Amino acid sequence: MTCYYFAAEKMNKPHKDIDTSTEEKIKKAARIVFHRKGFAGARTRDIAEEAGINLALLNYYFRSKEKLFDIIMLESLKGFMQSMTSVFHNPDTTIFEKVDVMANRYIDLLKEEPEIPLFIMSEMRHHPEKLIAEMKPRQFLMGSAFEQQFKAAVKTGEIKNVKMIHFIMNLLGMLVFPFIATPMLRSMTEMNDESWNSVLEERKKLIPQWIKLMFENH
Amino acid sequence: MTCYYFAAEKMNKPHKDIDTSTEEKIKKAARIVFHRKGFAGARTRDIAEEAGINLALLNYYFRSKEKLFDIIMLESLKGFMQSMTSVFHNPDTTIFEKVDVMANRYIDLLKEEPEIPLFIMSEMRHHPEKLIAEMKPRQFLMGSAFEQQFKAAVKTGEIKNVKMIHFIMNLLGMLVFPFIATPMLRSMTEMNDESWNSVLEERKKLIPQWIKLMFENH
DNA sequence: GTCTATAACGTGATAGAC
DNA sequence: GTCTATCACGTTATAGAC
Repeated sequence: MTCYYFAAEKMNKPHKDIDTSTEEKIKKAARIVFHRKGFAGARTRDIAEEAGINLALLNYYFRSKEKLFDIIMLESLKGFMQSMTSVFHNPDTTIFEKVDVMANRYIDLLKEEPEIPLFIMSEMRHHPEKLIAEMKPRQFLMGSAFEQQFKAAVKTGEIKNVKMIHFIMNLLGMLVFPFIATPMLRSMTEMNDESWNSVLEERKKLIPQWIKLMFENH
Repeated sequence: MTCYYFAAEKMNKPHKDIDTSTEEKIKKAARIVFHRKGFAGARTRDIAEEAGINLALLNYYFRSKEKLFDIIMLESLKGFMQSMTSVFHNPDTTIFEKVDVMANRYIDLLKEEPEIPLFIMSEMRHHPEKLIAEMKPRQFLMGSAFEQQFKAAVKTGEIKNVKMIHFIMNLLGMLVFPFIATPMLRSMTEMNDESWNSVLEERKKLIPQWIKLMFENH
């Protein structure tokens, strides 16, 4: 525990080794393998190999496969829910501006890590008790700026009188489904990487337009 | 191989034991366990227990876990794709009638077996080589009545000039996503069984309306 | 901290009695 | 056809040298 360590922490600028430290290498490898194969399908040997280290080191740093998994899952969940929550709780944007931000931010996020939604949905199905508590989904909507705006807009007739959950289902469904059904959808139309990418880019603009058409009163 | 057996077959009315035969009991149990836990997470012991039989019998009837899985997966895939394919290849319905049939048929189907979509998507991610060939997704759209109708309708301006894949993504996304994200969605709004069910029923009518709003030119 | 070797355990599959 | 008992193997986890 040297002076340098503290200095780095205070400056909020961890010493450069942090990106290449063994611990970080293992976490990075674990993310890849767990996302691809799920908890049950992943082997600690795969993770060790992916990280370029020995199997024993994995247990040295994280004690068990499950503990390592919990860490990866928590981070993935945070990445997936966090931006969503912050958008929905922002009182300074309108409903449709929120949709616009969501579409752009999420499609970019999921282009980086396309396996995240299916990973989360799968694992949530397989161990619900563990994850439902973790992600606190109630806080996501209940009492949010979005909820208030939605109720108000229904009252004024600005948007149609439909349950809020339909709005969420449609928005998330259109946003996330392509990343869940990728192999099916891509092979249905034999898209190469380029056209798949351009379809995703188009959806950034189209989804907000579609949501307006579905829910706005005119 | 008795006379009765043939008689039953000819009458297309298999003798009553077929529902309760050991083989069928195992398949039924395997469906439940594989759908819930996936291939990697399911244990043959779980399946045997669920079926109320001994582990050895499972191998006696199906030789291996993988062979049993292949049978279950093929049937699930067939159930999931078959109705979709038949709707999309029917030349006697309009585009929007197809959507209507899809919404009603699929929501009913998935209310019966809600785990199917996530099961298929998960396993397709984990062993793509095996499943892509099986489901022949190209035949689903390419050369279908739907494809021809869609192209024609874009030409006449009846529907907007958008790529067909967006239509499919939105329809399937809105239809299937609620069954993929069930635990998240339900806990977000604390829905009980009754209100969850009524939301699904509402969507049978709403999804066709939304699709029209999104894609029809007016 | 990192490795090799090995223990401890869980799981798929089979042998063999009935 | 169905069972109990057991094998064979793969995987997680640990001991112990360096």
